[in-house]
Amino acid sequence: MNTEHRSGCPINLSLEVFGDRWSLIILRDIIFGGRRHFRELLNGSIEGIASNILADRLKRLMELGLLTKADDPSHKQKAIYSLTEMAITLVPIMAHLGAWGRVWLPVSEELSIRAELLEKGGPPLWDRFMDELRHEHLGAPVKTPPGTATVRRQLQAAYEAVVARKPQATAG
Amino acid sequence: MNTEHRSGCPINLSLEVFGDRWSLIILRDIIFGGRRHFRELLNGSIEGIASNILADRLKRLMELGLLTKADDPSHKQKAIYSLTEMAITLVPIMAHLGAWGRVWLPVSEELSIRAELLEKGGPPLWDRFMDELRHEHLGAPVKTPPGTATVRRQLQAAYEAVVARKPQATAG
DNA sequence: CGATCTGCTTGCATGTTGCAATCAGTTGCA
DNA sequence: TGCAACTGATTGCAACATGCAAGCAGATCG
Repeated sequence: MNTEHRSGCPINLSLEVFGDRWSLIILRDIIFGGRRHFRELLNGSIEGIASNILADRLKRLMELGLLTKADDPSHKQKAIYSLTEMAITLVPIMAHLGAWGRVWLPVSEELSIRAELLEKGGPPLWDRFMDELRHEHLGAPVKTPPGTATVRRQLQAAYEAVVARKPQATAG
Repeated sequence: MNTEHRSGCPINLSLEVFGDRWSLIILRDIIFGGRRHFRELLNGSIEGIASNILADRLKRLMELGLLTKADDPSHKQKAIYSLTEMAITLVPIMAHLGAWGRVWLPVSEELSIRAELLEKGGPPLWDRFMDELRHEHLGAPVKTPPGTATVRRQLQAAYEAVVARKPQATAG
């Protein structure tokens, strides 16, 4: 690990953590895609990350304290990656990044529906989502009332609804 | 300009814009430092950007629509860089990045006071600041009542106060 | 026992970065 | 007029990062 810093500016230090083309993408897939294994991250990546880059970034993110790694009891060679609180608190930043991208960049409809819902839900939704992640990744007790649809499932359902609607829109 | 995108995901597209180690640093210096010229950005950079990288990033940010360039009437070879609305709307993201960095990373006190104030001020302060930037960079009319201290000046004053206090703290 | 899956590494070609030096044109001053 | 300082860049070069394809050893399944 390189422990030298260019400056003590918070924006700079944040950029030193995820100011590259892959780190946030990996965290995004873990946070919103629910991926926990190396292969899931590798094969599920729509951006097509290379395996050596993925391995390098996972290692880096662990060293930086954003991820932890544990054995998967179902398979002795499988590893489960978990978010730390440090990574979970990136949810608002992800939401803002998504909102900004939706306004200014050529986003695709199906991939931006999640960002749209996250933006509309605002901080209350982000908090709910972060609590879910804490439960999932840190084993924290669930705070949401039982039976409530999880935020990730809501986002996923909305995504699938857009995908399902797409061919109809083309046909009609 | 590379117009190929890895995916239409808003987070990914945002990362393609400023997912590198310098673009946001440059925008930060323009937004919070009020720097408008090449030399100001080059010599004022605490992170020590190289001139070729600066030239490259300024060009890139212009092509991406985050900056515009105009002649400085006082000097035929001087250029003035201005933020576009696209760049001004990054203020909330900067604020969140700063807030996150302040919590999790080894920030220095004097360089994080701005982030602290920005966080405490919340969206209302960000909006005021963005209006100031619109006035400064886009020639928009000022919305704040006359006589109000500008947000940038407030942040700058707070920074200088911390710097001035520092030697005392060491001595006493 | 062999096919497949696991996380991860290696080799290699290419692209990006950072540093120092340098560029030509502009300006201010003597 | 002469000349140093300053303007926004550009160049050469070494180091580093990236992406792709192939390969690794151990675990699991049938």
